[in-house]
Amino acid sequence: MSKEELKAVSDSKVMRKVKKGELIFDEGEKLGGVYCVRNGVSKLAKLSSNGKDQIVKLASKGEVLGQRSVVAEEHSNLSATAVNDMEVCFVPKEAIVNTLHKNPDFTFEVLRHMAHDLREADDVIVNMSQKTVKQRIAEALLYLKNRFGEDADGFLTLVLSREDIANVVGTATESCIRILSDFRKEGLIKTSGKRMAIVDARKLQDLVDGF
Amino acid sequence: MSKEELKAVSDSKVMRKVKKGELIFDEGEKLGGVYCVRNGVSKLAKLSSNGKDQIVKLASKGEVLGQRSVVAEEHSNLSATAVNDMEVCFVPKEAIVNTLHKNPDFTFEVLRHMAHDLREADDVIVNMSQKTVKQRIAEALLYLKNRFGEDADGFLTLVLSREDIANVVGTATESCIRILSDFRKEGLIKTSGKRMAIVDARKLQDLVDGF
DNA sequence: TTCATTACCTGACAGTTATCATTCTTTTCC
DNA sequence: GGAAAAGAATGATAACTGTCAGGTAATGAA
Repeated sequence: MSKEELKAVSDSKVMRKVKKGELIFDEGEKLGGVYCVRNGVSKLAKLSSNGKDQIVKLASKGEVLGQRSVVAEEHSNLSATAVNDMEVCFVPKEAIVNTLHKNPDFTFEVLRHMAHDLREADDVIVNMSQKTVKQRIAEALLYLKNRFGEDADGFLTLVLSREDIANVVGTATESCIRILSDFRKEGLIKTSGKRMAIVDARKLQDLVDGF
Repeated sequence: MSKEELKAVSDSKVMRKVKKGELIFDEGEKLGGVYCVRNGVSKLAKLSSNGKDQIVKLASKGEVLGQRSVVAEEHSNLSATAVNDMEVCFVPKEAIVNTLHKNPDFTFEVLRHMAHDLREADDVIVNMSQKTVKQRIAEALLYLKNRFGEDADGFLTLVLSREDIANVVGTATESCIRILSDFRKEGLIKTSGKRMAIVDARKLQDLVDGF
């Protein structure tokens, strides 16, 4: 993006603090722009007809929420909720669409990014439909470690409730808890309250791969 | 696209006939361009680590195969196979990338299209993880009817094997067959060889919605 | 046509997962 | 700190789904 474009976007953006558990936008809402994550993590979820939430994506610093809806000019198909305290900045869609039409290189970059997201979505579809709950939970734990890291004691930096994890892998909360307990008993993970640490990443990976 | 651009793309394209069951490109292949479907239907699938194929998308006339890989400059994450006899035309990636960089409006349109695909992918993820096999099969049947239509006798125009249907909804072939038999016994569908007709779309939809 | 192959179908069974009920623990907030 | 709320844990049970094993029907090639 050129200097002027950057300035235009920068001028039009608005900061907003979001507390843990608060909603940033809801499913079906017409978004007037996109939200860039400055700090914290947001879960993007979709309510299923059976009344359960399915978490489709976790977005952290540097990621953008709502660009799909803005680009496609559709109402949002997802809700965005803060997993912990967040700072987001709102950029009105006019600023975005303007730049998209004027700056082909920028558009191309956004396109590449979406192509990549689409590929990841394919992977998720295959995982959801072909892997067992146990495998999906093992994979989710490894994902949380790789994506968000762990603290000095080895505990996962991003703390999710058992219910959230269940909603990521698409299972009942009780099943999720049970499997995590099994993992703990088998020495694959350890827990302390809702904090969790991966003890044996190798065995978890073997599980995912079907061994 | 401008006249010159259209001409350039048109000049560089190559027609190719693909017989039923034939592979257009395989998972992991580096694609030198995209394929536009002129005729027939292709299934886009991904091999899971458990050895089963998951069909992620069905592409028909006017749709483009491989654009994600070309745009993202990644190897293909999917294989494309002809479901029936097809005609596709190949467009080298240079022609595409060139136009993408020169024509912002074209890029924007591609972007919108991908944003839409991404939204659909979210829906599929939710369906796969939250709905029962029976619901997913009912939904797939309604989808086949809406998307590809039915002939004079009410039979679905696109004929898929039970195995393909199972691979669309992510279940075992036997489970798929069993549920289709149930549907037949309950008068929701009728079958004639591998051809199928939807008799009671309403009840199928109720099933999908959880009634 | 006939054989061979593929697709379709069914039963029996085991394994997985959801649901409901209940208790215990942790976190939150005044 | 302590009450209330939220989250975690576990057992019992039923429903769902996959797997294996055995058939029959349909299709295609020689």
